[in-house]
Amino acid sequence: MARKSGSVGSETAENIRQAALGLFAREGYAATSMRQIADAVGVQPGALYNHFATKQDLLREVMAGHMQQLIAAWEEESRKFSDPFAGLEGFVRFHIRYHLGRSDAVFVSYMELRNLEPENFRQIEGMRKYYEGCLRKIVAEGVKGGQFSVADVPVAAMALIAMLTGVTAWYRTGGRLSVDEIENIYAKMALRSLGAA
Amino acid sequence: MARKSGSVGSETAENIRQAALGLFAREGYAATSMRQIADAVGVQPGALYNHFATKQDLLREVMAGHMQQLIAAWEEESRKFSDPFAGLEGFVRFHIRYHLGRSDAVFVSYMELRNLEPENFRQIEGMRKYYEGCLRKIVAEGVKGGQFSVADVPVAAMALIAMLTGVTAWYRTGGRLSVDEIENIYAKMALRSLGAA
DNA sequence: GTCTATACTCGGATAGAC
DNA sequence: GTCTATCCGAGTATAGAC
Repeated sequence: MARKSGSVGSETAENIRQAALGLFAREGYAATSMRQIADAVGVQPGALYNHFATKQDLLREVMAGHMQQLIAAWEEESRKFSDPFAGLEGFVRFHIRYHLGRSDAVFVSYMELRNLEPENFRQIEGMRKYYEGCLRKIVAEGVKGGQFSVADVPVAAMALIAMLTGVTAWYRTGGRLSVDEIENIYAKMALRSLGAA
Repeated sequence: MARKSGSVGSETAENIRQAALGLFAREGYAATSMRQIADAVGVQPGALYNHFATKQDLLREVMAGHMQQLIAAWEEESRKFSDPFAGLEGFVRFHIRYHLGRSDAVFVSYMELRNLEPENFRQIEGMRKYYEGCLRKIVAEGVKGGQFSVADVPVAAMALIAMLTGVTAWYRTGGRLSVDEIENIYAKMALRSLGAA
């Protein structure tokens, strides 16, 4: 479940990805050294280059892998919903649940966009926009069908995504609220904000 | 308006702050070098240390200055509003307008929290929480007075702040919508999300 | 207060033995 | 594929002249 179909399966490569993801999330890409990553994996720094040509490639792979999995997971999940009302609630719940389960990848994919070289940025940004478009489509259909009422569909979609993704900034495992309760709160706020509840 | 009251006024110091702010926003703190900052200001790298003891001090000052000004601006603005309904709409409009006018400072203050050394982090995080508390108080009062209905006041406040701050991620000067139109959209969504419209 | 020059450390990446 | 060893550029910060 962890890698895009064409690439080779190497346990060390996957360990490197995991270590890099954790360090990028905690320290930031620019502040993380290849030596730190090697230490975390338990290999010598030079060994990393048997699996990734550059540090930038490592970042790109980590981010692209996350976006691919996110999109694939939503494409799967979205088939459960037919009307915009259920679709929106489904999206909210999916987004929160999925993101809370992978806070490192989410955080890195958001914070490290500016550390991507131009070509890599376009690739990742395209995936991010595609995902955003999934929500925008739901909102647009709801507006067309009269279930929702918003002044501006693209802005509403961006506002909602920002609100939902914000959960990752404060959620802590074992906190006051369960994921399910959090989903409920956000689902209600999201639907209301579109004039649908 | 730019500096805390006790400190000395030096044009070069202010130029350094401005250059650092721009570079931290564009490249990130860790990816920005003192040499770059010096280049941008038009002085030699060593000269920076006549004004700031370390790079970390520069970050702390930039972030603390922004938070201080943000809080002071809201304390001033908030006196205009008496009831929770007007207060919430006022907060939304203020937050968006203020943030869109200082996107660099906002971006840095959000993204570079993890690059603050522990003591500096506590200082800045305290100010951020104080500001968040301003919104939470408005929501709480509205719930108490029956103007709003939310399942969880702290979560609602955090969700709203995330939604509002998200504007900075997509807004571009001269875009399709004016700041005023954007304020209108978000104000309506925010009020609705609390069951108040 | 700024300059030139530099100390010292650490960064990404590579070479070649095993 | 991993190791040891290293190249070389760039990083923060300092010293001392002006």
